[in-house]
Amino acid sequence: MDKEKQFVTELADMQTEFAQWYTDVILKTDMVDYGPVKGTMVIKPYGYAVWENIQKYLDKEFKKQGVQNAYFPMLIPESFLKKEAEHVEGFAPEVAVVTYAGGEELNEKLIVRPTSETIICDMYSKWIKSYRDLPMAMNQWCNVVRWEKTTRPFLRTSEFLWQEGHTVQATPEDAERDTQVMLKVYSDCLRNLLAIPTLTGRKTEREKFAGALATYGMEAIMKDGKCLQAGTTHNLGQNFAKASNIKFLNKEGVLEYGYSTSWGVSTRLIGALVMVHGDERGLRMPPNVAPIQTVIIPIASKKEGVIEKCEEVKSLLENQDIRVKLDNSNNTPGWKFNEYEMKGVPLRLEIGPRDIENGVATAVRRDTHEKVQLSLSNIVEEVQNLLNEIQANMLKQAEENFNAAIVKTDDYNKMVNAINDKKVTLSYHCGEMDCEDEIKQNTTIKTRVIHSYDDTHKCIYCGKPSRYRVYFGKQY
RNA sequence: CGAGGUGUAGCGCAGUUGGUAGCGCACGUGAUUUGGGAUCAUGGGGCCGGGGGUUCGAGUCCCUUCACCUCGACCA
Repeated sequence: MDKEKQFVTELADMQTEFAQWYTDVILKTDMVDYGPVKGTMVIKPYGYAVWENIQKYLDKEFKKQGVQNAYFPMLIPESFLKKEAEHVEGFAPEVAVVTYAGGEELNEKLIVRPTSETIICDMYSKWIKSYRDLPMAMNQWCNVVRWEKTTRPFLRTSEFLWQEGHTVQATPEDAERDTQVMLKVYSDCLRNLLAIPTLTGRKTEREKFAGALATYGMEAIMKDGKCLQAGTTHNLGQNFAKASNIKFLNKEGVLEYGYSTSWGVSTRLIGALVMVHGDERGLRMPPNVAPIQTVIIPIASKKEGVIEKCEEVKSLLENQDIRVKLDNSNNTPGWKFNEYEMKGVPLRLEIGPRDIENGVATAVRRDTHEKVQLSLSNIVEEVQNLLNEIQANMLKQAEENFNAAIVKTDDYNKMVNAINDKKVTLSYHCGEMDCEDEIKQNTTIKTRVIHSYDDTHKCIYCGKPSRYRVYFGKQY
């Protein structure tokens, strides 16, 4: 009783310091633990189940785009990284290197992949001979290592899980199309599966991937107004093809370099999920991605018929592929209510002697805390309807927060104030790197995503003709 | 790398002028319980971050070292 209040206040206090709340809630909900090496995390079954649902969704979408799964080695010769000048410069500071193995110093050091462009392009160069081999499109699910100075579980860890897709096309147009199609796949995934709206667009020059022609990104806006880069797609042009010697004979019989792309999303999506939907009671999982969509809690489980009824409802729901858990542990009902609310389970069914007598189950929604009676005779359909409603409602709530966080302004002082107030601004910008850097110094902005192309206005900072409308914001 | 902080049970912490190592939660066992984090009984668990010094005696005082945290910086 008092304890519950204490816990809820505890979480609410933490929410004032949002980042701290985040770390605390994902540890309490048993998603992760810290690894023994600083900056690493252990993803526990509950957290991993979320990742598996994301994988399942994306694999299906990738197949629709003709992308096949494959696997490439984790260790890459150091020389590979150096083939592309910008690439090595961008990644060198955060790369982990193996210098000693098999009992002796290595002749050539090996890097632990921070990303796999170099090794995949090297293999592609052996496999691609003619335009008939194109497009070549593969994806791998793997881990990468980037030695970061400050880390936070899921959001930025020294090692993380992701998928990275790599395509080679015969024309620049096809490569550009791949880049944009995959961005759409990602933003649809966030909207449909995770109920998260995103800012999508091309990143500014300063923000683009080391070695890319253009980088597109999507940014989710967290509850506290700061942005989180949730995925990127890169049009690499011929840069990596030239560095790795990917050449093909075109239809006219002329040897030509290929046009490559790469794109990825990581376990950071789970972080976004927590920070977009979480509330003072803990996580809130949209039903489509929730590892447990419905939890059944028996009341007075030793009374006759209670457990039997719970088991019956469980198997009815399972038969319709609803992810359901029946918690028949010795903990008290109150303990279970709090436990599964904190874990974000979207729907809870309480079944006790009173319910059975009335032919109902008591259902409580995680998104609204609304309590309704569902008829046991029609339980499957009623649960399905409720889950759909919860999914839709969570997207609606997230969109409202999203829209409220964006401020359109053409006044520089207003923009600085808004960003310091943790809003995202939409403003005209000239696109010059120097100008971008100066704005960054004044506001500690990190996010810069181009919303659209527009040369009819003036740059918000330097007053020169604008080229873009750009989103500016703070970032995790 | 700059500034600040913390190291005592699995977790969170207390430990007064230096004098037997403590509390809450969690965990084990037994019983009674079950509609919002149950109650009682009982039990296990410690290199007080490491090293050195002062002292009859150090969790406590001094020196040193290591680790971690927060805020900066850095983070295509």
